[in-house]
Amino acid sequence: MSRTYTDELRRHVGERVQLSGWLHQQRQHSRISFVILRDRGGLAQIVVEEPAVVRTVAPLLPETVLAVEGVVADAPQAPGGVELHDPAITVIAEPREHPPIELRRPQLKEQLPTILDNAPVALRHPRQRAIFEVSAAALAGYRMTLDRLGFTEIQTPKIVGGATESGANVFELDYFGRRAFLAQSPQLYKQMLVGVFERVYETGPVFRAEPHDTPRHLAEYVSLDAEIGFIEDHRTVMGFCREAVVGMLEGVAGRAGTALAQLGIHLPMVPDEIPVLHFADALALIEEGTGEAVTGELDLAPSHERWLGEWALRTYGSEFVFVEGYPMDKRPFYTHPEEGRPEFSASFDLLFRGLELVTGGQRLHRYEDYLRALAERGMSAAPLEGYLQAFRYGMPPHGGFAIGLERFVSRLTGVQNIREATLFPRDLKRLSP
RNA sequence: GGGGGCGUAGUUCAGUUGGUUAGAACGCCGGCCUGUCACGCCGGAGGUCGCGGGUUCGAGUCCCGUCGCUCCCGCCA
Repeated sequence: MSRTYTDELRRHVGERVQLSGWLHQQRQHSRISFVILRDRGGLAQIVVEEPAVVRTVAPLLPETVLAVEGVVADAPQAPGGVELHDPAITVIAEPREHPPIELRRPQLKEQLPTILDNAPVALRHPRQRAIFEVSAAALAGYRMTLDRLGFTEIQTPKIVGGATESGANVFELDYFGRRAFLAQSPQLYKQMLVGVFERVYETGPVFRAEPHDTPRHLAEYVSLDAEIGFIEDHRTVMGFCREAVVGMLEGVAGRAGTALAQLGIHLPMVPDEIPVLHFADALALIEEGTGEAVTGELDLAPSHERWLGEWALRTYGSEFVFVEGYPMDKRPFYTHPEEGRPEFSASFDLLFRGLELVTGGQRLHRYEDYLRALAERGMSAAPLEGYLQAFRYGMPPHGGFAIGLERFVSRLTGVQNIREATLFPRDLKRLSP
């Protein structure tokens, strides 16, 4: 008999089927027991009345792996309206001991450190799993959208010979006796590959040795990168960025409906025109709105990003807001200045519900501009020779962006800490599991 | 890296101005219960109060150190 999944039972009422999964919970009475089985489709109730079967099931520990054959019955009083009757139960694998997490609860009561310490088991909880089904669906939506827009998916090295951008905040490692680093971004490679494919994207891990201990930082996270050639300016890039975010939300809506219901969350609308605010205007607005003196700041503080998020929702009904034109100071060397106002950059951030979700912008594309930018920053061109070769041999105006996947999922699912949207988070302290 | 808060049973927490054998809920073990759905009822086991030092007749409680967790800030996606 072929396997049926718990979410398909509705279509098999009256038939004899075989389910396989984990013993999620059992509620025992003297002459009737309810066994809840969990598989990748969800949960199903199995009614056990035969004394011999009751005796088999009673001593089983939670998370015992079972195969159950039984008849699907319409049962209004059962959770989900269907249940399995007259079951024959086979034990496939027995756990050694009770799991350290109470998976049968509608919501885990355990604190985050306990959940993370016991991740292989804790992730089995339907709500925990749902978060990562949302994540997978968002990633699929991202790929689907950029594929449709003519992008080529690339895979660039995560072990690199030079500290790519700032030089700080990189993990150093021993590469056959030579110094090497974990890539903090595919930035330089994706730009080089614009010279090959025009439009490229990459989904993969990036590594940041930043000693941040906050609910929105990880030492390793998934960066959804894209880079586009033959653009007008950074506004072209913002258009693609919007498309990508819309695609991610469509992916979630289309592929993670059950997970959304499980989590009880609503998807945000992306306006046709996401509100855009220039950095200088944003500061003025913040100063006017909060009374804080922020003129001359080079970046937005987290509290100011939250304020801008509320402002955009209030003013435009949008949960997204672009901030463009961040000051050139402190921006990386490849940043393109704003046309006519060189103290500002042709760059942008996308804030989603008050959190920085995306950074992007137009890059320099002329070889001479790179030499000048590096010289102005006192950086040597030699370690960047491979990168600069792309520009020596002709590159179109281009730009791109990077979306933090875990941040997107955190904001979407409403979890408080980004670690809750990461299967096995890597932070200042945590290296396992 | 700077600042605040918290470490008590397997888990989540309570514990009065320092005072006798440190409590609850869930989980666990034993028993009862024909429909549960956070099932219910009865009984039981389970704690070097993070660790080290100090003050005191007496410390879970006060002080110092240390380790861990957590939030805010810096910074970032």
